[in-house]
Amino acid sequence: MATDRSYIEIAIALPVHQTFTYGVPEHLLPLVSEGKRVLVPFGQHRVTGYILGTSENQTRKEIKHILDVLDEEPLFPSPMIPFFKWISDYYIHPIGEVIKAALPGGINLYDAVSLAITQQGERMMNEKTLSPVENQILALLKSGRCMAKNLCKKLDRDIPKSLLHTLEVKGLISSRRELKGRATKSCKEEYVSFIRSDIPMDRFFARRKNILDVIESEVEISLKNLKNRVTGSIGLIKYLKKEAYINIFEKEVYRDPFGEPIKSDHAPFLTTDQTRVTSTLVSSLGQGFHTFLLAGVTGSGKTEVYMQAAAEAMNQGYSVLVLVPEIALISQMERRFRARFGECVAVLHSRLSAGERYDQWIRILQKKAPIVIGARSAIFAPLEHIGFIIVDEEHDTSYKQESKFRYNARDLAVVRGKFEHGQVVLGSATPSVQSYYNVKEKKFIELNLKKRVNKQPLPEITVVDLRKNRDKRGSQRFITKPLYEAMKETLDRGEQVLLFLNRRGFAGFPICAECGEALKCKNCDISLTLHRKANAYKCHFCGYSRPSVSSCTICGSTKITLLGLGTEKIEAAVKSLFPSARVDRMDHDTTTRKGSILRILKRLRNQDIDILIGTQMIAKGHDFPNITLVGIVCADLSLNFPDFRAGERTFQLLSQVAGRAGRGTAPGKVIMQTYNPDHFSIRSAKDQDFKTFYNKEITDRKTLYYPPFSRLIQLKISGKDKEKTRLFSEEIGHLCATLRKTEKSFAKSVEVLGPIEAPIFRIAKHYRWQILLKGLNVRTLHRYVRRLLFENTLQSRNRDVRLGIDVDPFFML
DNA sequence: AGCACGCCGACT
DNA sequence: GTCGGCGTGCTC
Repeated sequence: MATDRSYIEIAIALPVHQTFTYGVPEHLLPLVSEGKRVLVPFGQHRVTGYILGTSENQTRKEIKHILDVLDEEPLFPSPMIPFFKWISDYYIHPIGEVIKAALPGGINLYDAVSLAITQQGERMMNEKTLSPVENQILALLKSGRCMAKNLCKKLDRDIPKSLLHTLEVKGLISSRRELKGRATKSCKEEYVSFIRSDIPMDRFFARRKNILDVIESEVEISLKNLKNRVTGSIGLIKYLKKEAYINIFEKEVYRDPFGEPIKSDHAPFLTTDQTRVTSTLVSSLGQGFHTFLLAGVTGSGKTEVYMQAAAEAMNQGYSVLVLVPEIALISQMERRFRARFGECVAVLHSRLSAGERYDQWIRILQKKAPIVIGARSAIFAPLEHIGFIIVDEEHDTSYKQESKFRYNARDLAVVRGKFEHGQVVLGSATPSVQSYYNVKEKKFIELNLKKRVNKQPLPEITVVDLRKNRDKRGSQRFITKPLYEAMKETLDRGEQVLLFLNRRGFAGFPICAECGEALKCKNCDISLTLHRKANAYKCHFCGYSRPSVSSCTICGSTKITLLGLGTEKIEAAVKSLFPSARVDRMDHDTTTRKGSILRILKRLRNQDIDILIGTQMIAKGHDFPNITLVGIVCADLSLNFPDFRAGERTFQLLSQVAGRAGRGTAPGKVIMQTYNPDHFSIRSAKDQDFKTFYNKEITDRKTLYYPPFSRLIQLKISGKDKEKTRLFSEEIGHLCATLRKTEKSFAKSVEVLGPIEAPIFRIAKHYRWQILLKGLNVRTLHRYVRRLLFENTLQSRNRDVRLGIDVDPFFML
C-alpha cells in the first residue's frame, strides 16, 4: 500500500516546539522522503524544515505547500526520527533545533531581508525633511544593495525596524527577501584521466611523455597533484587536453581531515581478561539491547577490547560508534582505529572545518565508514544498524553540553542503543556513581579489567597533610618538604614531574585555617560560597546564608580563609625552587590556540619539559611514559566545590591523575597534598578503591535524596539588567511554588530550591539566577516543568531576561 | 527566531 | 487627536 505523501509532518529549524503539516505539490511528490530537508513558507518568510513523516490532512483552514525539496538523499536515516523526538521531549528543546544541532552546520536556507534605494529616494536625498539618520541610510544604500542585518553594523548604530518601515512606506527604499545560506557544499576538484599516448616526436616529446606516464600509472589524478608532481607543466597539460590525449573532468572529493597516513597494525593477542570481556560483548550482538559498564584500571587495555569487538561487529555487518570525551583523546583513539581499520573510519568533532564535517557526514550516510569516532556530538552520527555504541571515559563531564541545547551524550548513547537494539559499552577506570548505581539496579551489566596489560604496578600514593604546613610562608606552604624532596629526586634521575592543580577558575572556597574543614550548608552538605556584596556565605543550592563573620562548626575557630590559588603562582614558586628545570604550564590560558595542547604534549614526550604544571586537562587518558612523579598540590580544591558531585569528581580526578604516573617501565609515585587526609573521597583515591568510595557516596546521596535517588532540572535565568533579572527570577520562583500546590503529586514529589543568585553571579555582563527543581519521580518532574513553561507563556519571551532549562544539570554554577 | 497585532505615553 | 514604543501571541 502506497503511503499518502500529499501531507507531510515538518520540524522547522527554529525555536518552535510544535511540528507543522504541509502539503506537497504534485511535482515534488516523488522527491519527498523522511530525513530530507525542505524549504517551506513559515509566517512571513521562508525557512528550512525537516521531513519527519506523513501527516493526516488535518481539518484546518489553510495548509501551505512546501516550496522545494533541498536534498537528493536523506540527511539522516529515518530510524533516527523517534530518537530526535525523544530528545526534544526529554530535554524540553524544540525538535527543529535538536535536528539542526545534530546535522552538520551551515547547510540550511533561510530568508534574509535586503534593502535598496529607490529612484525617489535618490531624488529626496539630503532634503531637510529627512533626519540625519535617514540620510545616512540613504547614502549607504546609494553605494549599493545591503542586507538589513548588516545595516546596523555598517552605520555603527542601532536602526529601529520601524524607521526602515517608514522609509519603505514613503517609497524611498525598497526591501526584498533573498534566500541565504548553504555555505557548506560538497567540494569539487579537477581531475585528469588518460586517453591515449601517441604523441608526436617533437621537442616537447620527453616532457609530454613524462606527464602522460604519470597519469597512466595513476589512472586518474587531481590536477593539483599532477602539477605538484611534474613542475612547469601547465602549458603542456593544456595541449594534451586540447588534442584529446587526456581528459579533464570535475570530481566530488572529500576534504580529508586526517593528516599524514598511518602505518597499519594488526590485532595483538589479548590477555585472558581482555578475551573474556571481548567475547561477552561480541556474543551479545543481535541479542537485543544491553548496556555494559566496563570498569578497567588505567592501562588495562580497554581500547584494544573496543577495537576487537568493533572488528567482529563489522564482520557481522554492524556499524560502530565510538565516543571520546575530548579532541586531544580523539586523535589518539582515531590513530589507533585507523591503523587497524584504515579507510572505513570517519571522525566527527568540533575541530573539523564545516566542509570536513559535512564530508564525513556524507561518507557515513553513504555507508563508506561503518566506524565513527567522535566527541559528544557524534552521538548523532547518521549510522544505521549499530552494533556497538562505545563511550570511553564515561564518567567524563565533557559529555554534557553546557550551551543552549544541554544534552548528555553518555545518557543519549544508552537511549540510542535502546532504539537501535544495539550494545552500549560505557568504559572507565573510575565509573560514575550514576552508572555504577545502574549496575547495582541490574540495568547495566558490569565487566571488569583488573590488571594492567604489561603488569606495571599501580603507582604508590603518599598523602601529605597540608594542615601541618599552615604556618609556613610563601612557596613552602604549597610545595611541602616531602613533595620538594620527591621532585628533586625525580629530576636528578632525569625523569619528569607532573604537578596537578585543580582550580577551575573559581575564586576560592571558605575553609577553616585551623582544622581544614570547609564551611558547608547545614541543609545540603555543600560548600558555601562567599558573596562579597551581601557580605555572607551562601548555599547556591537552597539559598541558606551565614554571615561573613562565622566560626568553624567543627573547631570553633574564626580563622576562615578562602582557599584557592592559580597555576601561575605555582609556576613561579616551582621556578624559584628548581631554577635549572624546564617548567611549562598547561591550563585553559595556555591551550586556547588550535593545536597548542598537542604541541605541549609533544614537547613533553620529547622530554623538552622537566616539570609540567596543569589543571584537569592533564588528568585525562594521556600516556606519558617518562613521568614517574605526580604531585597533587591541593586535592581539596575540587572537594570543596559547591556541588553535590564534588566528592565523586574529586575521587575520579585524583584516581585519573595518579594513573598518569609510571606508565613506562619505571615505577610511578604520587604525592597527594590535602587538608582533609581523612575524607573518604581522598582516602579511597589513595587506596584506589572504587567500591569503598561508592558505598559511602551512595549512602550519602540516599539520605539527602540527591541523584540517582532523585532527578534535577535547573532553571537558569540570566539578563543584563540586574533588577529585571532578579524580579523575573522571583516571579518564576513564585509560579513554581504556586504550581506545586495545584496538584497532590507535585506537592509530594517536586521540591523547589531557590531562586538564588548563581555562585558566579555575573558572566559576560549577564546577571545570573537559578532555580533548582528536584523530583523523586522523573515523569512527574517533567510534567511539572512542562506545565510551568507552556501554561505560563514565560517561554523567556521577556527579550532581555532569558530562561534556560538544564535537565540533569552537571555544573550548577 | 521574526513578525504582526495591540495597548499606553509624548508629540503636533 | 496621532505616532511609535515594546509586551504578547502565532507561525501549518
